[in-house]
Amino acid sequence: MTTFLSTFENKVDRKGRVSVPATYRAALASDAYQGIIAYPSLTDPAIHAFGREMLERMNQERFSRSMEGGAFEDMLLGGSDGSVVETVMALARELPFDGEGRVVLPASLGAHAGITERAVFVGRGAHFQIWTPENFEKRQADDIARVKARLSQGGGS
Amino acid sequence: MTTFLSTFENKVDRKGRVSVPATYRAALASDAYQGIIAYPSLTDPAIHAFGREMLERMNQERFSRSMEGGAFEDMLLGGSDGSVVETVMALARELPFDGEGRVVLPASLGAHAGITERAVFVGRGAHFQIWTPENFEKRQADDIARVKARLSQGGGS
DNA sequence: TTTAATCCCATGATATCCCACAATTTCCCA
DNA sequence: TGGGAAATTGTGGGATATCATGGGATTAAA
Repeated sequence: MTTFLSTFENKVDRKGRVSVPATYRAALASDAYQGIIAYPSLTDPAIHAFGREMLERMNQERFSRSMEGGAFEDMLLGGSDGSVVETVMALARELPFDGEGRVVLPASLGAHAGITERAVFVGRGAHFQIWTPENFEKRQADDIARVKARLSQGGGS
Repeated sequence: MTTFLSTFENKVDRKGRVSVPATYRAALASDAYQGIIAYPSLTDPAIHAFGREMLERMNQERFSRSMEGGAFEDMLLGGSDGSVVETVMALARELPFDGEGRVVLPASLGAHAGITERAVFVGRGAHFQIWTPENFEKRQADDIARVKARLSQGGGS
């Protein structure tokens, strides 16, 4: 399974291009589609991303579930189940690698995350995120503080 | 499996033609029939669409299910069973691509969705939809609000 | 013969490809 | 262990191809 690890900060050039960290690209090397799927986080000023294989799997899963139940009528009627998958499908963007392993950040995604000059790639295991350096710094400080607080209270996990 | 992703806004010209997004066309490239199947949504002011292969598959699925149940008499006698599939079959239109990857929106479909100048193509995974910019904007805001509400209640997925 | 639909070619904007280069990092051999 | 060579990675910009769009020509239909 593809795993995204560690954080990297890269520059966004005048054309809106950013290098995807080489280790992330290596993780996606076996993927048929050379690029990433990205969509605005619904909870944070950040971009969520993963490989197309992951996306395909979600779609496949959801689709075959409908067919098995004979409930492909849901699909014909469409969208009325308020499914998260369908909402994300609409929001998601396909960002193919160029020859150098870069992607162009669409303006809408960049705006949502507040990204202009620099982008921070944050590995989260099965997926990764893209933040501005400032927002991520704050966010990470919060995360660490929260974990510490929980530890001192003796709450495990 | 063919997956329709992301949203694109294109112009409807004076002849009623619209470019189908290139990535959608790419997803349908392996399809024998070069074009799309479209029908008015039964629940929204929008057009639903997918490749002919999908239609074929649903029909196949539904057909064999009928045969298993021994209910093929209905088909022989020609009576409608009032299913969504049969209704959609009647409503559906075949829209072939022209040399440039466009389709002509039939007046009836355009009217149902309220489309005049601009059309928004919305990827929903196994199928896609066509909206007016205004209607889709509202709809997407609702979708996002609903997902956010579910997230804050702790209902995952 | 008139109308409508399809095909065909032109064009501007945009995105993609391709090459160049500098800074690390890794490798190799002493 | 050290230093130099080679490859990798991130970055930049010009050239090229793709895409969406428009309109005329050609065919089919009424």
